[in-house]
Amino acid sequence: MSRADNRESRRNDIAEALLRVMGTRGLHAVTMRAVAAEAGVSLHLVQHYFDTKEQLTLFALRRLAEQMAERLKAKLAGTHRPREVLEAILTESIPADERSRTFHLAYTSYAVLAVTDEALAAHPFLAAPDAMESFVAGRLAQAQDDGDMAADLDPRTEAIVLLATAAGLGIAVLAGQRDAESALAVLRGRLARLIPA
Amino acid sequence: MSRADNRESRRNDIAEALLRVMGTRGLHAVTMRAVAAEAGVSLHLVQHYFDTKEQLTLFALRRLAEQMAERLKAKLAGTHRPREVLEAILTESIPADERSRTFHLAYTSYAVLAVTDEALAAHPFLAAPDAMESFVAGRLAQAQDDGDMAADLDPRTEAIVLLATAAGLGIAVLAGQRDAESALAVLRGRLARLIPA
DNA sequence: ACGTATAGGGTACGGTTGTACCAACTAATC
DNA sequence: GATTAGTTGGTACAACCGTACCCTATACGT
Repeated sequence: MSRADNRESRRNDIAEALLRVMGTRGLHAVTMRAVAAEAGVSLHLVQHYFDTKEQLTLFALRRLAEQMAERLKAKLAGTHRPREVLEAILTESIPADERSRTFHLAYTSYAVLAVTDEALAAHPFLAAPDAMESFVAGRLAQAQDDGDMAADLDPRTEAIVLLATAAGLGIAVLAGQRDAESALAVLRGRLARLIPA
Repeated sequence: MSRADNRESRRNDIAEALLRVMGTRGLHAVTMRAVAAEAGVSLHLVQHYFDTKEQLTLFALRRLAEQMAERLKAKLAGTHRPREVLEAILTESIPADERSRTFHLAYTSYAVLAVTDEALAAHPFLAAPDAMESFVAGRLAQAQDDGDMAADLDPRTEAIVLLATAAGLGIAVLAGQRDAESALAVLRGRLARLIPA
C-alpha cells in the first residue's frame, strides 16, 4: 500500500467516524475531539488530515453522497424496468436499517443547517433531489410509453409528489412517528396505483 | 396590568425573541445572549424568567405549537366542508410567508434535534402529526359519506400520504429547492383529485 | 547513509457557551 | 415610612469549542 493510499484510507476512516458520531449522537455532538475519539486517534491527527472542521465536514458529506449513489446503483443493477427501478429508489428513501438511518439523519441535519448557513447551501450536495426528480419523471414517462401508466397523468408532477411523499415518510420514520415497514407499505401502494402490476 | 400578567408578557417577549433568532439565523445561533440581545434585555433577565436554557426552549416550543393551532383555527373558522378544511391545513403546511417560514424552520430544527436528544423527544410537541393524521382521515371519511370522494379509497392511507406529501414539499420549500407557489399548486392538485369539485 | 517530509502526540490559547453570584434600584406591603 | 419581594444590571467562572504550536519518531527520496 502506497503512502498516498494509506493517507486516503486514513481520511476515509476519520470521515466515517464523523458519520458515526453524527448518526448516533446528532449534529451538535460532532466536534473535532469527538470525531478523533470515535476514530481512535488523537485530536491532532484529525487536524493533520483535515486542516479545518469545515473541510472535514464537506469531505464526509461528499463521501455520504457517494455511498448513497453506490447503494442505489447496486440496487438498480440488473433491471431497467421502471417499476422496479422506482421501487428501489423509494425503498432507499426510507431509513430502514442502521446505515440508511445514519445517512438520512446526517443528510437531513446538514440540509436544515444549510437553510441558515449559506456557505453550506452553496455546496452541491443539495442538487441531488433535482436530478432525482428528473430521473424519476423520465422513468414514469417511459412507463407511460410502455402502456403501464395512465396517459392522462403528468410524469413530472407525479415524480414530484412521489418524491415528496417518500421524503415526508422518511422524516416521519426518522423521527420515530412511524415504523419503516408501514412507510414502505404506503409507498409501494402508491407506486402500484401509478403503475399497476 | 397585574404583576403576574406583566411577568407572563415578559416571558412571551423573550420566547418570541428566541423564535426570531431561530427563524433567521438557525438553531445553532440560539444562545442565551443572542436571545437577550434580540429581546433588548440583559442576559440576566433571560435567566431570571427562565432558569435554564432548556426551560426557555420548551416554553418557546409550546408557544410555537399554540400559535400554529391558533393560525389553523382562524383559517378554519366559518367552514366545515372537508374540502375547504383540508385545503386550509395543507396550505398551512407550506412555509409561504415569513411567519410560516420561521415556524417550519423552528419546528423542523427541533424535530431533527429530538431524534438524538431524548429529553426533547419526550416532550409532546411531536404528537401533533398523529392528531393531525386522525383529523384529516376523519374529514376524508366525511367526504366519502357525502359522496365527494371515491368509496374504494382508504381515508387513513390517503391522510397519511397527503400529510407526508405536504411535509415533503414543505421541507423542499424551506430548503429553497422549490418555491411555495408551485408546492401549493401541486398540493391543491392532489386534493382536487381526491375530492373533485 | 543522510537529510527531510510525513505521521503522530501533547499542550496551550483565545473565544464562546450556560450558569452562578453580587450589587443596585423599584414598587408593593405592613 | 420602613421593609421586603421583585426586577434589572454587570461580572465571574468552569467547561467546551476550533485552531495553533512544539516536540518526537518513522520512512522515503536522493
